Amino acid sequence: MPGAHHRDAHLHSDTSERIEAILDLLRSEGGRVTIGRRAIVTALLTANDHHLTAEDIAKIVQDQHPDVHVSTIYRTLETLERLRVIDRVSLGSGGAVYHPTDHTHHHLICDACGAVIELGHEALAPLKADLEDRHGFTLSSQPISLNGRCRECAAS
Amino acid sequence: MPGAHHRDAHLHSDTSERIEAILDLLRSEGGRVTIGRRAIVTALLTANDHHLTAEDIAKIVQDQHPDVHVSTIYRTLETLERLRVIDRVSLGSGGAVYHPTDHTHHHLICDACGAVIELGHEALAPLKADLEDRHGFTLSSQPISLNGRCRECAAS
DNA sequence: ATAATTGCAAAGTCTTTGCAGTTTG
DNA sequence: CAAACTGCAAAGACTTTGCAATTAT
Repeated sequence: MPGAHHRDAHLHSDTSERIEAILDLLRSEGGRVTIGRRAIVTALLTANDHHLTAEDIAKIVQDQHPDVHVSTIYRTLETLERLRVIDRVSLGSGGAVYHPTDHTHHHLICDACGAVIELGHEALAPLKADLEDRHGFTLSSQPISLNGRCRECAAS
Repeated sequence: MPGAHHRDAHLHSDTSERIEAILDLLRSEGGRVTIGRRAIVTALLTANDHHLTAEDIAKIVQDQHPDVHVSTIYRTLETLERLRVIDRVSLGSGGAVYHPTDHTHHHLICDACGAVIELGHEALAPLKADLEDRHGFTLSSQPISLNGRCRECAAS
């Protein structure tokens, strides 16, 4: 394997940095960085399609590292999800899709008490994907506010 | 609790009517109404919990009709989904949940050309279920408008 | 009558897990 | 070196399907 430390020349340095940051996070948790894990993280951060199934990831990774087993993909995805590096979104049917977490926030607003619940971007990701698939409609990336009732107010 | 042992006696006439309407719809499509199907539809419309898994439904149905096989549950759910009587929502992990469709409409608004796309309630059903599960937040049943770009404007 | 539906069992997807060997830090 | 990770194969959860028998209209 060619110099594992040098950053791949074709990646934007921003992306390379994100990848390295994730791998460092992994190490800081007592984890190890293997060829497979590096390839999986790279696949997640460099794919143009931002909703990859485990199988998609396996194909990308195995293209260069045929030995990486699908069980390793699942185990690594599980770890990355626990570290909040990626989100797992289970679509209607077939397998779940995975994508890097981003930090856009939306809000849930209680009509009764005015409480505001912060919502990560990933909460709307399935909706966004669905609207694109079904209507060719691209949801604005601006924060969205949704009204309704919080747990307490819904109960009363 | 007014006290008969007969389930049907407890149903509000409104619910009974909805059940019969669904069964009629089934018949009008050339379908047959069997004991199992009636029990499944009844379970879906009378459960207090509004997100039942196939297994939940099986338990309820089999309580009174032990012969109804789980494959029948799945096949009937598939049929009801096709008839847009119920929505299937696949949650993060574990099995999907099913619940009756309602007919609220939402809108997608193009920020560029002002086009309005009508959206059935079911488009937001997975989001709604997700918000309830994760945040105990009940989305208002009022129409929701979401902004973004339509297919044509997104392209340019 | 006859086409739809069912129960059953077997197969199909997608994902998880036990284990012995390998690799990372 | 010790702990973490891996490939493999087998198991698990959930869902679908082929088929002969049954049932609704």
